[in-house]
Amino acid sequence: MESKNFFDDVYDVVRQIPEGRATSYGSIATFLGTKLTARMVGWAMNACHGMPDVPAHRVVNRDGMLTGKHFFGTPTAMQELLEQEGVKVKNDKIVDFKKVFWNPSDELL
DNA sequence: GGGTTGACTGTTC
DNA sequence: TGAACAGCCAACC
Repeated sequence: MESKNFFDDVYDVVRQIPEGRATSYGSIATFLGTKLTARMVGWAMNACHGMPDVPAHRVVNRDGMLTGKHFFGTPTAMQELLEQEGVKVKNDKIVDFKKVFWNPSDELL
């Protein structure tokens, strides 16, 4: 892992998220070792624009709610992307988030 | 180098 | 049950 900084590390983890799956900021932060930096993960995602390899739409908050959908340019882009991958979204929230939840510590560990 | 911000999380009122 | 407050770390100005 050439994790130069936190951003690069976050991108690397998000990039490992399989299609049709989603994870939470806290999980990524915890995997990185600093579970208290969940907000930083969101910040990293804010800078992920221009990185097609970073599926930010697969990263949601602990409730599975698309908190960052507003940052996708269109408030429905995030939901559409998830639905295209087979993830059902209802009221800006991922349906059966527990099923589609992808734990980095469980796959990358 | 110091202060502010942030797509969060957990606890408390 | 629902909403509000505090905490933490790292990047940006």
